[in-house]
Amino acid sequence: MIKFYLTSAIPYVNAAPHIGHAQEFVYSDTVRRYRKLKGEDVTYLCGADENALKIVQAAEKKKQDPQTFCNVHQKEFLNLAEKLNVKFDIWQRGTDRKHHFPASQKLWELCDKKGDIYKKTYTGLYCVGCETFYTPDELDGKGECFEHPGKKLDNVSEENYFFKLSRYQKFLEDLIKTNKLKIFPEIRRNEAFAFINRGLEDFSISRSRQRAKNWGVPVPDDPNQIMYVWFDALNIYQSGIGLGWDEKKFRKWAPQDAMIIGKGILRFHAVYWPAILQSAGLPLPQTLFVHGYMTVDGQKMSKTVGNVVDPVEILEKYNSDSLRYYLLREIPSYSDGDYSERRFKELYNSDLANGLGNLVARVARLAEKTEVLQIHKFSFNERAAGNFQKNLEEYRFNDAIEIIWNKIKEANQHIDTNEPWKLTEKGLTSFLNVSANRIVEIATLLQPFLPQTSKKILDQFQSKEIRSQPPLFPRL
RNA sequence: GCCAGCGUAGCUCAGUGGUAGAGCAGCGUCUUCAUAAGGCGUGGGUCACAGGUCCGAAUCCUGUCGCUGGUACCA
Repeated sequence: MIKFYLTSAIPYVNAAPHIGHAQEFVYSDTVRRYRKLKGEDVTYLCGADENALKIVQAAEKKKQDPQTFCNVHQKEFLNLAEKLNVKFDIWQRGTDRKHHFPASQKLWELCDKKGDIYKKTYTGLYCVGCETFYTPDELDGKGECFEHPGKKLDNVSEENYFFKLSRYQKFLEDLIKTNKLKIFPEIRRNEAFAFINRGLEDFSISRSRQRAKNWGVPVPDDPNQIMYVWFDALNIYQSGIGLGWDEKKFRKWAPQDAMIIGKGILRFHAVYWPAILQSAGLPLPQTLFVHGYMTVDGQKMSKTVGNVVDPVEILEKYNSDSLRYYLLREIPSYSDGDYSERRFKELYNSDLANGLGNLVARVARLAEKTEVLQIHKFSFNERAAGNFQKNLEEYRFNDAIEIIWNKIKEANQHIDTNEPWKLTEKGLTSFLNVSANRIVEIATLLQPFLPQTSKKILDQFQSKEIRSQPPLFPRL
């Protein structure tokens, strides 16, 4: 049995989930379901990024200790996933001392043994108020940070550990040029390649324990240093499947067959991560899908504008499949997309209520009037044509779904051409043996995208007697 | 600043040299099995702007304007 190990970016738990998280969860869940339908042994891992300094700062503001803060906020993501009907096989947290800490220390030691970790003095502009280093372009015209105007930044030097990324220049060039790591869409591949070609510098992978506020994964054999959050956060992809605590499990699932991320973190996944793994002598990820960002009513989401869309609110009003449909169909998976309630309703009515829902209702009603029909049990693989699967494997969800909706259109045409309401019972039965099976085929193909709806239709049409049911998607 | 991409019907987008396309929204019409749903038909675009190459440009070249992304320690 072919194994398939899928990961999506681990959300940073210092803010509530927004519609972009919903998008990534739904994409990942669709891939997970698709692979399962193909008969592969699939594990989908997501988790919580909890070791950043900003977590400590956010917790301080709420007068909570960081661990409590994380415990509370990571749940919001689990809650969203559940409401979206998205299933994580593994949920790996960054604060998990039993598995994640030893796994990250093991990764560190492997890179260290290879000679890729060394100590160097890092000098930067440090804002005492923010407790963060800034680069000059992150500051305002006066060279001050935006949070604390009028306060000069300190020039602070600190000894940190660095990772010898420069050593992997050639390796990374080849990795991407030869498509050993396949990146979708191509524009992201080009970006990663351009970044590498400009020349790679070593990057810092630790902070002083004091500056990290004693929060994060300790560096092995150096009580004064804590791992920089990126080093351990990426490693959640491995700590969750057993690195350092269950070698058998790790060998079964590694490497990542697919990583799903947003465009903002391309560099970490296409450059830093493969280099770290290569250094550690661990297996390398196979494909990387990079989706875009979502705007709301044409505007960037931002807390200050106050237009952040809470997907849970949508899910309280509409069922999960209708939001899944919007995200999968309306948003072009290779570029940015927009969410608007007006468009949501438009798409819901035209495609789900009038399209799929109505088709199912009209055929079900006709079927009530006939003898037993011969309904097939299609296997997904058998019905999924080449283009359909290709679209899915290249993460063009919107194109894949379009193929299904063309079938819905054809099914409607077929009904209107044959005018089954004029047929005798015998004629009707033979008509429905075609028409009802078309619906079963459509529902079969729909499984990765709209699992609940697909199941409802299959249950309805594969039961002994087909009966009319309440509308799948009542018109809005 | 530099690099890359984009700008096509009200909306979302396809089309990369040979008479402008799809879906949705609109309009008309047919039909009644169906969620006032469905089928068929139809209106709608100086293809950002200006210049150039070519028998012929949405498509190639140059320039202008607008938007987006990247430009390393930003989850």
